[in-house]
Amino acid sequence: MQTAIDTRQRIIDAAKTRFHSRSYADVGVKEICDSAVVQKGSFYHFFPSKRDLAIAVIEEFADDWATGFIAEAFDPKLPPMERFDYLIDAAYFWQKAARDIQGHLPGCLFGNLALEVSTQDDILRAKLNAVFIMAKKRIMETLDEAVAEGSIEPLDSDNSAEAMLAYLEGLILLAKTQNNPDVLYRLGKAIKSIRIETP
Amino acid sequence: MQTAIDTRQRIIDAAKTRFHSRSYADVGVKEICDSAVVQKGSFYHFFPSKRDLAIAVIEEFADDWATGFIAEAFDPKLPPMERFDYLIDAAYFWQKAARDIQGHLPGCLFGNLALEVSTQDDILRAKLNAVFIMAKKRIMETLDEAVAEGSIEPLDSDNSAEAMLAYLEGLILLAKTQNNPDVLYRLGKAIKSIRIETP
DNA sequence: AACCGACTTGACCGACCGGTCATATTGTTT
DNA sequence: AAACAATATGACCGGTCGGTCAAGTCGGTT
Repeated sequence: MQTAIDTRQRIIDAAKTRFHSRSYADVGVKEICDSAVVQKGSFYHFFPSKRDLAIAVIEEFADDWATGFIAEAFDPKLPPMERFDYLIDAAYFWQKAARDIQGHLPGCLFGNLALEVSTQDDILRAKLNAVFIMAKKRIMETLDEAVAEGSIEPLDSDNSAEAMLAYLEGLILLAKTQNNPDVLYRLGKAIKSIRIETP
Repeated sequence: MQTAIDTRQRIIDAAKTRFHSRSYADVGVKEICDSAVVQKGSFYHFFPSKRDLAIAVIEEFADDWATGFIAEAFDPKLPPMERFDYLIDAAYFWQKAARDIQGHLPGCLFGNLALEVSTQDDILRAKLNAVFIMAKKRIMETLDEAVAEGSIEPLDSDNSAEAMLAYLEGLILLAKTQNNPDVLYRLGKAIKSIRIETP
């Protein structure tokens, strides 16, 4: 049966966009099934629960992210500190494009889910945290490269990377609250001024 | 009937803690009523809809916030830049205390709600945005004071204040995702290094 | 004492929620 | 061609959702 893997994928795709542009709680299993043209029974053949679908969505989206604009922004051919400009740029255009299509700025799927489910589901929270750790690592490596290259003073790259990630998530949060991607454009550049000094 | 205002207040109180520690969608009207020892009918006597309750909760919590730890942290007797240390401290202890009691770090009610409802309810989003604008103003005034006092170089205080707010919200987001208030402690100090240069 | 408006009661509504299940229908293996 | 597991179907479950409503019960005013 060739459609099997496809069915599972259609469910994930339908859920991915909906979870991202609305919220986990607001999107029901029935709606996902209808949109993916799949029966309820088939849904529960592939996913033991809605929660397990969320896990699959997070995993896939993290992969999209890592191999998508994160990979582009963190292009090793670019000077390390310049990559952060690309990161902000990518976030800006992504959010802007989504808002122009949907009318509402969706924000970061991981940030959205993290604030929605963290207090209620430790496994989902851990999954989300793992995604952030991955992103932090990417930033940290870039910082280390910049230090090695001499373009910035030595710093606590681990904590600095986490702080920069926090800043990015905070910017996206404000942008979503204002429904305006310009926040990223106006404030994005300051990400490079965030430093945690080496202990 | 003296209990009237009290009933309304009990509803708001019950909702406030629940919305904060869980989410808007996850807390039902019935649960709020049960907890406040109020009948459904009474609830809908005071609030036309669950949404209107959310508005009341946001307004009241914003007031708690402004007159509570925000007011304490932004003590005019303190040197301006020192106030940010107090702000971070206050956030840290608040989150830590809540986590120690509830087992889960609740994060910022406004940030939580903003990411949950912004794409679905423009009025709620605007309310939340107004709270952030108020907070930003507070930070901006402090920055202006610091500049006037000569303790920091002149900067774009409006955008810098917004950037600092974004950073704070981002820190709380990561802290919630890790269920660990130490994030604020580790990374909080960098809030003072965030600058947007004057245009 | 009659009345009024603010508040309370609790049963009730249809819609929807996440999830289950027995029963097909497939493609693959033997 | 028989057998088997993977997948699909769609009716069905109890429970909960936000919200409504008619019928009260009060205190205060006239």
